[in-house]
Amino acid sequence: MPELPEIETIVRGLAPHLVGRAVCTVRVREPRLRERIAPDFARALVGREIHSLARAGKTVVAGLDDGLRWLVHLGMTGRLTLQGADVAPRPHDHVEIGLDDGRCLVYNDVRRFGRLVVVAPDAVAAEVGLGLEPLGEDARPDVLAARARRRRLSVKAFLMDQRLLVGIGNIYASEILFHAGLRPWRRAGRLSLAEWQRVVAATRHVLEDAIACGGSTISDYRDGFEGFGSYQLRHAVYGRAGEPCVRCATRLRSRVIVGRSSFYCPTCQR
DNA sequence: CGCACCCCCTGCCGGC
DNA sequence: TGCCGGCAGGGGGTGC
Repeated sequence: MPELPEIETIVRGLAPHLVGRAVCTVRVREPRLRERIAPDFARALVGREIHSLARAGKTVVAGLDDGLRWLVHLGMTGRLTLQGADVAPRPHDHVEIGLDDGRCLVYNDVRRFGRLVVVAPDAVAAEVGLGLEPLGEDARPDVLAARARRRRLSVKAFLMDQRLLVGIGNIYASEILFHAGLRPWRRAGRLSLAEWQRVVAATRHVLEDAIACGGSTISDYRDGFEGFGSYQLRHAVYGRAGEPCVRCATRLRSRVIVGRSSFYCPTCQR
């Protein structure tokens, strides 16, 4: 689910409400996530003030007043939402963080593929993925071309590899490659610089548009206040196999690439 | 190195 | 109606 635009939406929404707040209580109802929540997780958060809230790749990063970082990765179905005081727990509400204004930050996750951990600041990069931020200054066509040199992986696998770029997942990889006019299985190492320029332009365009729309709600995703995203209404190809291409009316197709469904227009993408 | 194939977990949908 | 297989935005490990 939550890729860069969804995490960015959550962080932008929650930051004004969380920064400056102190954590009063932590209740872990279900520690068995993809990685079990550490026994000292609650102790690491209680009494801490949240100094900052930011996104790194697909991870929410909260800076604490003792210098440590609280990382939240939402996996496929995670939700991080701010609730009023004393709301009844709902199914899959696994962690509740009580704040000093009486409100409660709730981590809900049907499939429990998420991850909650407190780490030292110098460990954040390795936890998040060492790739470039796709909206950052460093994500330039020549830099990506250099990273792809002599590599045989597909351009879609390249976009989704968090060691190369952080934040792009299965939905946005398909959308980006449609806007770049490239078939998803093209070998990354064989793209021209002009094609990398299209990839970078499409990446910025798609991610910024998606952020402006509050992300994509396919089924589970909600923002920090349980709101829906609307970028799914702008998806050109994702989930649209069999439908006509918005640009040329050719029937869109899907194909599995490195284990994930990919959607593309056989006419617009070459 | 790149990928196929496992795992983690729950829910939903379509076919029979 | 009910069961079963397949699939779903995440990532990690193994082995060819």
